[in-house]
Amino acid sequence: MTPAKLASTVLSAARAVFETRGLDVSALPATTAVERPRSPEHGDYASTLALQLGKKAGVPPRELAAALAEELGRQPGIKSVEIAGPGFLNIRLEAAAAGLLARDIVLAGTRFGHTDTLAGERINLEFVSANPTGPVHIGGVRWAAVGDALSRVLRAAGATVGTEYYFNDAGSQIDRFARSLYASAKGEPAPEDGYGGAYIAEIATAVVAEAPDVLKLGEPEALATFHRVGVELMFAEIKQSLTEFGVEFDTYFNEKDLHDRGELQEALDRLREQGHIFEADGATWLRTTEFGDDKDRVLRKSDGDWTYFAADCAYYLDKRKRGFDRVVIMLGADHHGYIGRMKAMSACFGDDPAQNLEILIGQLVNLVRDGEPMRMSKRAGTVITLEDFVDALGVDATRYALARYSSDSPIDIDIELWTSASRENPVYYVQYVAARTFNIALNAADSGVTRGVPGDFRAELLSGEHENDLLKALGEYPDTVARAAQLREPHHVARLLEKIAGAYHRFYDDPACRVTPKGDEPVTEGHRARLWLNDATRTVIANGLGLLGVSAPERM
RNA sequence: GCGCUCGUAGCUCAGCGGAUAGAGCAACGGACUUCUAAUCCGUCGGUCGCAGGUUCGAAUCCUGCCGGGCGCGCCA
Repeated sequence: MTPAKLASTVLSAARAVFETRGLDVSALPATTAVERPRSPEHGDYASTLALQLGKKAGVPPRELAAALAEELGRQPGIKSVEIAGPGFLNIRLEAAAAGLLARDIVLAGTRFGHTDTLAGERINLEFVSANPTGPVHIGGVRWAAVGDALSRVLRAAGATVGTEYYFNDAGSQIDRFARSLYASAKGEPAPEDGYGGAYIAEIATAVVAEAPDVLKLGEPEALATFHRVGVELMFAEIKQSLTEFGVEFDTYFNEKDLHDRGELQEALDRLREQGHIFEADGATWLRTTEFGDDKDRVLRKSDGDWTYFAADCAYYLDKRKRGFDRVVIMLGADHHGYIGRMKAMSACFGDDPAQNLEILIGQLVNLVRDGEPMRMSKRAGTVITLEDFVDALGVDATRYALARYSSDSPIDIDIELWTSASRENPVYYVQYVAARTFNIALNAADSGVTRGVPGDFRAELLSGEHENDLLKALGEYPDTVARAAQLREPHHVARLLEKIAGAYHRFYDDPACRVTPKGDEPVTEGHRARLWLNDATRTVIANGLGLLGVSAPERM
């Protein structure tokens, strides 16, 4: 029995109690959840439903709990229900009901953990979005890991997700980039406001290789070539390093297209229709203060140019027109000042900012070596890049390290720790479970231990303490994925995997939990039942690591 | 000044309004003739920044204060 099934059993029991007693059924929530109590004395699962409903129903919680306990106790698979404290229901399952989870997981395979909690939601997820003026730097790396994991988690929860990378290959940043390339190709030092770093020389050389006559051109033509080819090469490189990192986007969206298609004007017109546009000092403004922003924002400057914010408005509108009802944007902490104007802008379009626009802020990341944050990259000079990260830790450890923390806490990633092969390195701890489960399955096959057909699975044999703990941890997986999706916090998945890993390692170390017989001992039904549990663990660990974009190795 | 955000064990961090707040590290002490010891077990460790409020119940929600980080342009 999964926690989800138990929860719905609790809810229908509550409905039955309400009906028999003639209570108002509308007081019942649409869904409820059971929780895993910390203390084993409180049963396998606990429900607080009676506490929540006592007041609404006008019945003392303990009395309601008693009625619920009686009703629940009659349900199949439930061994006992106790009332504790002010009205907690402490539920114990029959060993067989708990153990069946192992079989359910194995049979569900890669689908285990998928739910329909976000079914019908169309979510646009924008992250990284670095302009092609240099390699992806450290802030983008965090979002590459977290954003990609989130997209997978959202999909597992049943949402339709479009991932998106927004960039701009025009404007002064890119001009500086082009001028830096040009200077480098001519053997001159970088312009004062230009970009430094070894990568500029590399790209400049590559541009010259692709367009050998570029230095013979006049300056405007040469700059145009460096601009065009340089952006192309830089962007190809960004995409490649992201691909190597396991991250690909459904859409790479160029801001230029918004301009070319007249979408800024369209957005402005739309906002004007909504009555939020005004003219002042020769500029065109959006009255964002009407929806809580600090100050009104200029869309079109007095010189006739559009502002960056105007493009933001057009881009938002574009996403909405493409059918996304939730626009999620992941930004670095240095951009959190944008939240107010973005939310207000959404409201100016007539949307509900609480529903249609979510802005997630990620705090800073440091890559730490010998206790000191690394500040300089070998290649980029000024900042640490995605490649630096992967060179230092490898893809798996980088992704895991970034995805296991809440995005709103600043983190230090210690190179020594994340490359160590030990308990203190969470990614090794979890991956080691994958390797152990695989190895055990091999050994089982060698010793003639097989799962057999599902109908022969003896779930009640998985009743030891370590087997129980492992089953319960595995049972939390679907809810955890759903919650991670709901909260946009993939780190919950990583934390559960670590908990499962701990439970598995304890199971493994328990001499009573052997999957293969020792020495000449005969194969028993217990070995076979534990092989189901072993394989169920492997399934969940592999699925969970998959959501984080981390491999589940067969051997370490 | 205004806004956002964080404050939980010595350190790094989990923690869905629920019961006696948890992990890892560090410190100390144990377990390999054993399916991989990259593992496991034990001990030590708390004013959940402070003060109010809401609630049957608050680390969690609200308000104020203190402390850290960040942001506040007709820049991109």
